[in-house]
Amino acid sequence: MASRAKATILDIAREAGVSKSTVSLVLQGSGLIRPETATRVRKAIEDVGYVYNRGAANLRKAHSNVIGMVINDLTNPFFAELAVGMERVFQAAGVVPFIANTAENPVRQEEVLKSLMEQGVAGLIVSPARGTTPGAFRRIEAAGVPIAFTMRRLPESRIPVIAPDNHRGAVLATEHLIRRGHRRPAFFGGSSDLVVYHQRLGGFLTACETLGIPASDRLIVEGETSRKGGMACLETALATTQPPTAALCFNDAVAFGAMLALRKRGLEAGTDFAVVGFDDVAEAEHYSPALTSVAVDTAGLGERAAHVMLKMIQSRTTRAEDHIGAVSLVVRESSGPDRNSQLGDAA
Amino acid sequence: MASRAKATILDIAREAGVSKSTVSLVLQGSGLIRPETATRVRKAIEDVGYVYNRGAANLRKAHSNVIGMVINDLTNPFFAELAVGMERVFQAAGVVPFIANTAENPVRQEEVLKSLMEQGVAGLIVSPARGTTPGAFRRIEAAGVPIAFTMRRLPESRIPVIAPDNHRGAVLATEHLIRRGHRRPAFFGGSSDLVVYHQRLGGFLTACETLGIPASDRLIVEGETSRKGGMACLETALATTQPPTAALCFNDAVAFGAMLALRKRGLEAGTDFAVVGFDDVAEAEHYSPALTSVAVDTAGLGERAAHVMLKMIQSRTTRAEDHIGAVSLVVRESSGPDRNSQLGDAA
DNA sequence: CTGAAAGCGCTTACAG
DNA sequence: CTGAAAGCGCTTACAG
Repeated sequence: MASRAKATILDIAREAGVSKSTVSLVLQGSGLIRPETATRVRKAIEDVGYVYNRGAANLRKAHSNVIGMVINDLTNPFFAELAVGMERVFQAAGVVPFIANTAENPVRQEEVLKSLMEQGVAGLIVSPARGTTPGAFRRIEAAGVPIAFTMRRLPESRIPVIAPDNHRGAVLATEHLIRRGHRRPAFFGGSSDLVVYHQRLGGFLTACETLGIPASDRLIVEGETSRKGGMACLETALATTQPPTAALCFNDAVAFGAMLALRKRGLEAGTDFAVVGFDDVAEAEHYSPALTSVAVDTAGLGERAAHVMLKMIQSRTTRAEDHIGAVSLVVRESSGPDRNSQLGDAA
Repeated sequence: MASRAKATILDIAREAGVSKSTVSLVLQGSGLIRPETATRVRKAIEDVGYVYNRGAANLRKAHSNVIGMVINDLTNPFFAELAVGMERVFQAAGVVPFIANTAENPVRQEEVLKSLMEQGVAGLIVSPARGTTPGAFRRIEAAGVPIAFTMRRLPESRIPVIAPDNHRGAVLATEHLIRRGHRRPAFFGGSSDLVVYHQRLGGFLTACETLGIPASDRLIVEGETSRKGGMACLETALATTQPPTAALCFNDAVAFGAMLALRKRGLEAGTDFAVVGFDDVAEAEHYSPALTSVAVDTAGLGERAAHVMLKMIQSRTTRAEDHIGAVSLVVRESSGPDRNSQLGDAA
């Protein structure tokens, strides 16, 4: 039991009095083996303290059951929720995904991807780090390993992506703000090196157009996609000559930052300045004031991404259709009406 | 380049006009190979689109460079921060850790551990799921694979633990509350199946003894270690005939829950009821009111755990000393004085 | 239903 | 400094 030398199927075969082929068949759950034999083999497996060597098996089989999940920022609860959704379906399918964090660093991402490939992954689900070069996945694609992007996409890539309807979400949120009387809306956070940024900002602009907010009355403040970034955006916005009265934020982290900066100035989100987030992380509901946010069905997106990957692997293809998930606006306290406006919510 | 059949070292050897031994040596960065030869080989590696097969290598080498990190709850930002600390040192050491989430489920943990073992990990860092049985790691220990626990420990286990000084942290926090005039302190959240619970509760009780709070004036409310648990604890506490005026919470999540429940009743943490958390997650500082909490140097603990593991692997041992990390109390707004008391903070 | 044999892609002594 | 050969622990046809 406590033997240091690892037991192999040969040890099991000896113990059970069969050939190693038989052991292998039992290990794979083949129906070819007589039940009594299988039972005997299984007992031997226990007795010798056997640990299956997947590396050796993959060497021969040339297909593995490990899937890599490459996440750009694991400390953002949003991605943790996403990962949990994926894990749920992988678990049901009998594969254990390995999660790797790139911390938004393309170099780190390169290493992580390399390591996962060396480990012989059957597929890769990745939310690419900011600043990922278009060619970063060329080698993996060439090797025929299926990849799916989640949440983020790369420009000019043919890799399938599973993401929420960012444009629509931003439209919903912006219309909500405008209908509540905010005629000087702002867009906080994010930057143009992210495709998602263009989608969300695009929705913001579309809604402004539709509801007649002239370009001169819109404020766009780029910034980090974090609390810190949100704080900076708010400061910048309030320092303008004609400050906005409301902001759609790139994501919830930015929104939390903006709310924090408001409070530091003695202002309150919802009454003094309207704030809307994006993603609707679990925390949004519990914040004070509770954050109005665009819900993207995070876990559902994760599950979908996992299913797409499973299907790609099974059908031995590297192509799949994009999936754009439905979004909805969850109105809470942080997006009150403009106090100087006559309008209520005319939705 | 886009060839589907995977290139092997034999293909490289052919391309470069050397033997496969030479290729292998180049791959391992051996100094034995003439620089010109190495360069030629490296070019061939690029040309054939080679992906190193770590499984095959491990088969022969019998030691791998993959380390598994098994986390009980990845959606808790505390564990995400911990994981990031570990990753930092592993990255520097050239090993890519794979993270697996058990979602506080011992069965899931079993699967994850099995899969990691099959993958041939060199070592395992784990924060065990609640309800893990004492024998859960027996097989892994028998196989000679080093394990280190982080944050949590199992009763009667000889596996080294890297954790903060829970007792001391609870003493500090409780003394702080009592010195601020709270003579009826409570302990919120957690339950006795967690060793950590006993440590933190023990610190609470020690401080109560020391500062003369009789047992009849202390309230202990067990509960889930989540926001939800914290909300329930507060409700329970306020429903007693002589409610406490302050609470040390098992962790920050419980504290956030308690603060939330206070607000729902129109009360404010810090002025109406003092709340202290444990862990000092990044969010604590940004909460409103900002949460007083026991800082455990999360990232530092993660780094330490990684170093311990690296050393165990290197010295081929499964034993190491426990590491108990220093803690400190970060006083913020949530732990104001008892409004009915005459005392200020006499620290 | 079970066994003997070949081979997956690497590394490691051992020669030279 | 480089090559030929054995072997790591499995799976997979192929016989029987």
